[in-house]
Amino acid sequence: MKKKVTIKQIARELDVSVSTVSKALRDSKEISLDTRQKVQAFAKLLNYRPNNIAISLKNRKTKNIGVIIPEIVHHFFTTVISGIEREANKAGYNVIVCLSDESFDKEVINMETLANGSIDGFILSLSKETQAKKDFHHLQEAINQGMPLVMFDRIAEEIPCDKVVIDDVDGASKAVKYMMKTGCKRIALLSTVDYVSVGKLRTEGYVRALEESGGKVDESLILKIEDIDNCEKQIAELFDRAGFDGVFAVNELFAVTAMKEAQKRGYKIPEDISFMGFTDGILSKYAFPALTTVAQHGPEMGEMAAKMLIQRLESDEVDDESYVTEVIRTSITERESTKSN
Amino acid sequence: MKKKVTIKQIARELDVSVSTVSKALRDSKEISLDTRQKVQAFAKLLNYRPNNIAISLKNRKTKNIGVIIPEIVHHFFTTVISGIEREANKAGYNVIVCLSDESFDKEVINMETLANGSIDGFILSLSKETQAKKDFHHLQEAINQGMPLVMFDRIAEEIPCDKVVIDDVDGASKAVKYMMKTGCKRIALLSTVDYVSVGKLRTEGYVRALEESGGKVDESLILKIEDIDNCEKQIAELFDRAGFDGVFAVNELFAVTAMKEAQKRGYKIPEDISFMGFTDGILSKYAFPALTTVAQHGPEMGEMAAKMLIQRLESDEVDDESYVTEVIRTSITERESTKSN
DNA sequence: TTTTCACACGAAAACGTTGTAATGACCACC
DNA sequence: GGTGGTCATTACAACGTTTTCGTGTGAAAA
Repeated sequence: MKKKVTIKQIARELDVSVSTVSKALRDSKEISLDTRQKVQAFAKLLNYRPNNIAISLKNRKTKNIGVIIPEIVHHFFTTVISGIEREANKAGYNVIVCLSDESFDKEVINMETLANGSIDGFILSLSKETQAKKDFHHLQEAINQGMPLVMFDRIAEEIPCDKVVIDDVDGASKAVKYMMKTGCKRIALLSTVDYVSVGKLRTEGYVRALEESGGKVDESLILKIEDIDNCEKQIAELFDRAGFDGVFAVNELFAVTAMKEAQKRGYKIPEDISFMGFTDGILSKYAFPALTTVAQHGPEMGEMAAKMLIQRLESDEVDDESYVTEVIRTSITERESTKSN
Repeated sequence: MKKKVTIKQIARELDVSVSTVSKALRDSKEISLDTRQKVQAFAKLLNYRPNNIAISLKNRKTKNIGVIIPEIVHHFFTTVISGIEREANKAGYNVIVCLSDESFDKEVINMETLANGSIDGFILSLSKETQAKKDFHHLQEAINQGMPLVMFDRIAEEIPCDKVVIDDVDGASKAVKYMMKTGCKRIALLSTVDYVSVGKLRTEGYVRALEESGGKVDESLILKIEDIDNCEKQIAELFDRAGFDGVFAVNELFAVTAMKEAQKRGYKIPEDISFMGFTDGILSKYAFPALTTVAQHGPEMGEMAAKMLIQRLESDEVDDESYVTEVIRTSITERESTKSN
């Protein structure tokens, strides 16, 4: 087990100074061509690789980006991460992923450990608990310390930083209108409790679509699901109590679960009931029938977030406070759970 | 934007030396109780946080673990990551995730960038390309440099390092036997091409189960799918050409796709045909009907891998070469796509 | 009074780099 | 024979810590 080779070793063996080696390796013309070649050859021979940590310490940059998400076992977030990764790697950055597990405390702890030198900037999506608590001091603190921050998807309006979101209201509204166009008259909504920002916004979109097309909102068709793991029961109850010919769900899980319930009850999809979900994930794609959804374009979102962060990191430190919020467009992925129009 | 506060600043303001501050902060009894309290109070006031990079450089430990996986948009890997995360955080480590995108080159590059000081050890699962190429020099090199390495799931037998796998052969064999017990007589196999190690092993399990129960393998019932994105067509062809009353797939995607095909053709599940998959992911859980699968216990795998790595990292550097391979047990998750027995 | 010792603290080196300023050698010019 | 100017190289400080090894002070022991 040969130990890592350092500049110092090369210097000693070649009988020159550390500075000479350092400069030779970076091809500084301060060093004679002769020495440069000699050093480089020797470095290559020893398989020298500069120590990232030392470099980080030296120029106070780590070339690491910290990403904090609530849950990795969640297809949408992984698509965002893969977008971040791609963009970050392109610019020579590594991605450090931390999970908040939807917990406020873990979110704070993760931020604190990362902020102390490990990374140059943050990309994050809020945990449910943080959204419910509305306590954002940790974000503000990071910003105060001059640590750039980009929020995505689950954001906090009140924090001054770059953001990238999708237009949830518009996406949901488009979806509901789409369903109406295919002939749906009574569309049920499967949403989450209101403190989940995206749930709230998508509900808003549902309401808006109905109102804009002259319909009115029937509260009995709206189901707000608290416990995502036990949504079956609540959904079954909705089937018991209300009649509808369309279901719009704010995520794919609810949509698929509802489809299963419908099939168990003998409904034909989409003839009897149409279904649409939000988030174009694997579930939607492989459900039976395949689910028509609002695609969120996670990878693009990740790329965008990474791009914004990196730009700020590399923009000569002039911290102009002109924060922007980018909106990623949604699109409808038509599949088999809705009627063709 | 207040800049990060350092020990040096505290020292200057309190008019003591850096050493004193450092010691006081770590509660060294070399320093008088009085000074200790004064320093600590002041540090707290300024919200001092030690700089991780400097500490890393000093003691040549980063407290970071590098994880390289082929694809993050793959449920199994994310469950493993969440297991790694949990275990790593418990021990005060951060997780740096890199994606190889199933590419050999990206795998090598990722390893190289991480190895130069960013992390203390690796956890990785091979990319398909690496498996096909059988070129493992980058792994060997990491090991030679004294960088501990734990491989999981897609491993290379010939590399001397700790490994954690599931018993694919046994899992597949158990699954097939389970199906036979529920009455299946002719079980088709949906597998991948052979260079994907797990596909090969699971195929082996399928064959073994058949042989052990006195049956013989009908090659026409075995489908090896190359292109995962276009599996529908190949699967449809299998339906055209062969008759069977059970389908065992080496992953959940193939299983679900096959179920859809069966339903389109009017077969009842599980009455006419039973289905089983491998990997207990969301697809299986929310498919209709819900898919009976072999659960791989990704989180446990991740925890195990992290535990092994951390143990090696913290075991006083005595590099005893006694590498172990841990086998995570599989279990069958019974759901609706198979008959009850 | 001198020696010894505990005590509280500080100076400096080290981790591996990079960049600035300094050094020395050599040559040319007046 | 100075003065100036290249040129190649090196010393050193710095990044923020930790840690080893002093060092000076005062009090107890001789």
